[in-house]
Amino acid sequence: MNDPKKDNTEERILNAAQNVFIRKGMDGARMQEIADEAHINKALLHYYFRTKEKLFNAIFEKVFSHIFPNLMAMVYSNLPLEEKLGIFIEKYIELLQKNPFLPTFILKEIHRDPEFLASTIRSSGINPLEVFAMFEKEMEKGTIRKMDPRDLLVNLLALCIFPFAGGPLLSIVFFNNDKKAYNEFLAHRKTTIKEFVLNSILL
Amino acid sequence: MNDPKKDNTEERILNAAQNVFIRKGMDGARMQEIADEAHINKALLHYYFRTKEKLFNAIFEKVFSHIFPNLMAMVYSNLPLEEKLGIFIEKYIELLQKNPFLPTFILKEIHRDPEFLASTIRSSGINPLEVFAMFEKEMEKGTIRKMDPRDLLVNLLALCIFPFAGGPLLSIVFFNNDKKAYNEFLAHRKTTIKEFVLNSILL
DNA sequence: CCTATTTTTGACCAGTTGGTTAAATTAAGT
DNA sequence: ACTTAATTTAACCAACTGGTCAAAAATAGG
Repeated sequence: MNDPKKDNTEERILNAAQNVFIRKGMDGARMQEIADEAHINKALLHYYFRTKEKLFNAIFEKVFSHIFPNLMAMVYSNLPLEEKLGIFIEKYIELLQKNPFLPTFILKEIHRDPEFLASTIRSSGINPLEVFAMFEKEMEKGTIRKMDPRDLLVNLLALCIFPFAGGPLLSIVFFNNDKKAYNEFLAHRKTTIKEFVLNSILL
Repeated sequence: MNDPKKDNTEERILNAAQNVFIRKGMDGARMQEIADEAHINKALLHYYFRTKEKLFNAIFEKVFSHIFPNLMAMVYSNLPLEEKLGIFIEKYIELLQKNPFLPTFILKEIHRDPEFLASTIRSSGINPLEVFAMFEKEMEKGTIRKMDPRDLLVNLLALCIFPFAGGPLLSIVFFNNDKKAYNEFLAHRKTTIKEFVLNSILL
C-alpha cells in the first residue's frame, strides 16, 4: 500500500520543484532542471505530475500555505493585543528571513491564474473576517483607535512583507548591497515595526 | 490599450514591449507577441534592438524611473512635514492606480540581474540620503519622534506599494474579487495611510 | 532620374522545451 | 518461481523561440 520508494521520489521531486520554481518562477523554470535537481529522469517527472502546470500548481498550493502563518493563532490566543501583535510580527519576520524568496514568488505568480488563486485561497482555511472581528472588538474596548480593520491588516502585512519582496533593491539603495547589514536591518524590524504600529493605533 | 499616436516605429516598439513585458515578465514575454502588438515584423524588432535582453533592459530602465516619483520633490519643498508626506502619499497612490502593474513588474524582475539593477539605480538619480537627512532634521526639531530614517522610508513605501503588488490576492480575500470595491479601498488609503503614519510619528 | 543608405519583410535555422512512448528494471502478490 | 503491476529510463518528437539573412521596398541626396 504505502510505497516508501514512491514517497521518497515524490518528495524529492516536490523539493526540487519548489527550489527551482521559487528561484525561476513558472515561466523561467525548466522541467529538465527540476529533474536534474531531483536526480531523476525527466520522463519520471511527467510520470508523477503529468504536466508542468500540474506540478507548479502543487508547489504553489504548498508554498502558499506558509504566507499567512500564525494569523489565526494570533486571533485565538488570550494575550493582550499588544503582545499578540508583537509575537505575530516577530514570528513572521523570522519565517521570512528563513524563506526570503517566498514573498517574491507569491507576488510573481499571483497574476497568472486568478481562478486557481481564488480556489487555493478558499481551501487554505484563512479567514480574515475573524481577524477583523478581533480588531473591531479591541476598538470597541477602546484599546486601539477606530479605523478600517482591513487597513490595519494590510498595513501589518505590508510592513512585514514588503522589505523582503523589495530586498535586492533596498539592499542596494540603503546598504550598498551589503547583504549582511541588510539582514540585520530586517531582523531589527521585529522591534521597529511593532513600535511603529503600536504608536499609531494604541490609545 | 494602445495610444494611436505613434508615428515612429521605435516608439511603437517600445510601447508594445512595455505592455507585453509588464504583463508577462521577461521570461514569459515572446518577441513575436511584441512584434504583433507593434504591428511589425519580428525581424524588425531585432533590427532596432538586437536582442531580447537589450530590449528588456531598455524597458526596465524606462519603467524603473517611475517607481520613486516625487521623492525628491518631497524633500525639496518648503511645506511642513505633515503636508509633504500627505502630498507624496496622495500622488504616489494616484500614480499606482494609473499603473497598477508597475510594482509587480519591478518586484518580479528585481532578482534577475543584480548588477544591471545596481547600475540602473545609480543612473536613476534617486538619493535616499537626502530623504534621510530631511527626516533626521525633523527629529531634531522635535516634530516627529526619533527612529531609524530608513525604517520610516521603507514603511512609507511599503504602505503605498504593497497593496498594489498584492492586489489580486487582497482583492479576492477582502472583497470577493470585486475589483471596483478594491479600487475604492485603495483610493481611500490616500487618507488612511497618512493618518496611520502621522499618528505613529508625530509628537 | 540615378544612386546610396535606411527600413521592412518573408523565409529560414539551430537550439530549446514540454511532453510521449516503448522497452527495461524493480517490487509485490501468489 | 512466475505473473502482474508499478517505477524508471533512453530515445524521440513536434512545437516553439530567439535570432539571422538576403532581398525587397522606402527614403534621401544630388
